[in-house]
Amino acid sequence: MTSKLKSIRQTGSLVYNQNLKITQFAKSGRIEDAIRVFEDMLNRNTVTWNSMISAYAKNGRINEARSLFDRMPFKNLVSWNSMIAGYSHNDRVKDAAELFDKMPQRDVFSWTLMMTCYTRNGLLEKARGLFDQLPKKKDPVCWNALISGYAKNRRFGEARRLFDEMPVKDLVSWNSMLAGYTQNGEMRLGLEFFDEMLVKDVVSWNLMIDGYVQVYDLDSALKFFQRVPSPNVVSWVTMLSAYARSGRIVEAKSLFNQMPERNVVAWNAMITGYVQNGQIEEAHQLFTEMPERSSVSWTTMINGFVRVGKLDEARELLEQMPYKNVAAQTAMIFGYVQSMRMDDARLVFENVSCRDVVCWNTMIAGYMQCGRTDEAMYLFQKMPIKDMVSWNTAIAGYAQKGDMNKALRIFKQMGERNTVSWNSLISGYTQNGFYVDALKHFVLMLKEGAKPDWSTYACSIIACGNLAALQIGKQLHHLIVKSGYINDLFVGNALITMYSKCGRILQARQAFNEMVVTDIISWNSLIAGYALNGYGREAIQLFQEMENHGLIPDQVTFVGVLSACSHAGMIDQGLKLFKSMAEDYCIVPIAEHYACMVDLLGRAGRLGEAYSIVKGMPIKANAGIWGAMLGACRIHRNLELGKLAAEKLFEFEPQKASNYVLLSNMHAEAGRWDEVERMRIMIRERGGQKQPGCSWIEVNNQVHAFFADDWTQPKTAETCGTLKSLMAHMRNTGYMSEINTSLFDCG
DNA sequence: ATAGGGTTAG
Repeated sequence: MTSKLKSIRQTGSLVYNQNLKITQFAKSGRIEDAIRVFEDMLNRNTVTWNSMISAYAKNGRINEARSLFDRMPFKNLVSWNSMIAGYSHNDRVKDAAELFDKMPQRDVFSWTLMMTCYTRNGLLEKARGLFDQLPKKKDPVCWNALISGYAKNRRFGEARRLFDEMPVKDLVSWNSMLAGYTQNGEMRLGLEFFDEMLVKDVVSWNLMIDGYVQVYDLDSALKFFQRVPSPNVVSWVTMLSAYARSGRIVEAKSLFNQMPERNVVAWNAMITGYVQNGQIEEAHQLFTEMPERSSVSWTTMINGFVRVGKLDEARELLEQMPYKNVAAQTAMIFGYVQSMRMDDARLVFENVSCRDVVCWNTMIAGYMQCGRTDEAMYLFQKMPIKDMVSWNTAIAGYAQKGDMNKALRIFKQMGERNTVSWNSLISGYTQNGFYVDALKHFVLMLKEGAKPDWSTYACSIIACGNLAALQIGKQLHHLIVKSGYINDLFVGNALITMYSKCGRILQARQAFNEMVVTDIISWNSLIAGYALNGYGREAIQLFQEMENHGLIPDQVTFVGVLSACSHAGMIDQGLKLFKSMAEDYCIVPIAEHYACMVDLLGRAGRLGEAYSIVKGMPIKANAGIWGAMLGACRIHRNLELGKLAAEKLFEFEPQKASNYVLLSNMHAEAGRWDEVERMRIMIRERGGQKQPGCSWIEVNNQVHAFFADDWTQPKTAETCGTLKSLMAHMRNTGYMSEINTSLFDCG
């Protein structure tokens, strides 16, 4: 009898100790250790199950927590509260609220938990609603939860009113108010409140230190740190990591050495400091020395190796890591992704037992970056939970594949959109040549109240350039100035190209001159602009100016200057530059350069020389080169060479009717009507489509696109009417001045 | 013992 009692007592104390272990492991992030203890237990009580639920939830594994909750043999009030707390920690407001509504009975814990869940997610009115429903409000924790909620969300007035109303304030009430000020960077208010406090503890002091750190006032932070009556580990770590983060690694290390006691967080903070300072050796040294490592230590170290590109070292650590978590595995995947090592990334990814949304997104972005869009989209379809990043990546993915219909479908499917979503769609349209759609969605974006950023503006400006839509481009330019993105490099470069393509080289030059920073793309864009508009001499002059600025011309620069020479008929200059490009600048000519040369010589009637360049090139000729050849042959009526160029061109672009038409015209000019007939048959056989001429017009703030020979397009009577009166006007004046295509209400 | 309010590390 005694022994039986003893054994029961022993079993009880074993369970007790094991329960404690679960909680402690969970607290230091060692969830796998906690799981092992739980699974090895022969006897479990309700506390065991509750502890394990909490353990899972605190480590982000909320679904496993829920599964345990559903499976446990007997639930008590704490089980329900633990599960709600779990949802709260993982910001799953809906699930928390559902449980809160369903639970058989509630205590003050349940109410407070639910309130905190709401305030953490900014739902202060809901939290307030619960607080007002509470039967008795004596519990200070409940008051503090709401005060803290208001304060953290910068609603200082409501927080203060509640604080003043509170019958019996405790130190946490004061610190909750204080935290509101310090965590929001309101250090003047914070200091005022701090001075009001009659009783302070180390948390109050730590809040002040951290507050100054957040506003980058390290001197004041240090002053407060030195005045703390009895600093604890948190005080030390706050100061230490502040120094470490701002690159003052010597001071950080000095604090680390002076600390009376170091916990794992202190070690981790110091390692992080070294990692962020690029001192990977020192970080690794500390990692080796530290007495106990948490999952954060491992993750930080792996991240550190990844950051300096030491992927093998990172991988070795990951293999050594006793219980691998998603964060560490994702860091590793990210490293491989950055180095385009997708197969290695995949291998790690396959081994992640509990993939989170970031992990999936990293893989998807990696496949996209490598152009493996199908694999990226397969993963997107397969992933269980998608966030905004996933959706935006998918839009970009389909856009990259050129499937704008699917991109648009994904865009419409998503519940919430941000600027990146719009940008992915608009840049997709631009990159795939659907410029009108790009602009249409830019307008939609404004209508829906989304805020364009530099990328939106750059893409839309590029679309305007390709449409030669000068008026819309100008209005966008105004918007850009107003928005402040005018100083952005990409936007500036886009403006140069837009004005160039619209034939406004002076405005392109002005946009260039007004840029705060320029890069080689700015110079290349302007040179290409001069070339496009026939200003050969100016393009060459700019080329020299660019060199004087210390910039080294690249392949694109030479495409610009060579085409400038050909457009301006500067043959000798062009030949000289082409020679110099290879000899002085060590640039291997690409197809575009050869096309320029063929064009240059061909226009000048030096068809033989042009053809020998084509024959002599080490690379295979493309459509651009044969197109230049054919164009030159047409001008100089060289039917022999023209036929050869055209035949080659038909192989590249069998559908393009204009090539057939060109050759057909040449035959016609030579009186070869049999050949003309043959061309006509070829066009019909190959299903060649004439690229329809397209333009657009603005009527009543709407852009209408219309196509040559297609009078089904303009739907409204107004459009037809407007077009008819325009044509009448054109006939009367002999030419058409710019149509004002005002799209936007600029105010 | 396991669940609620104020401070530190990836």
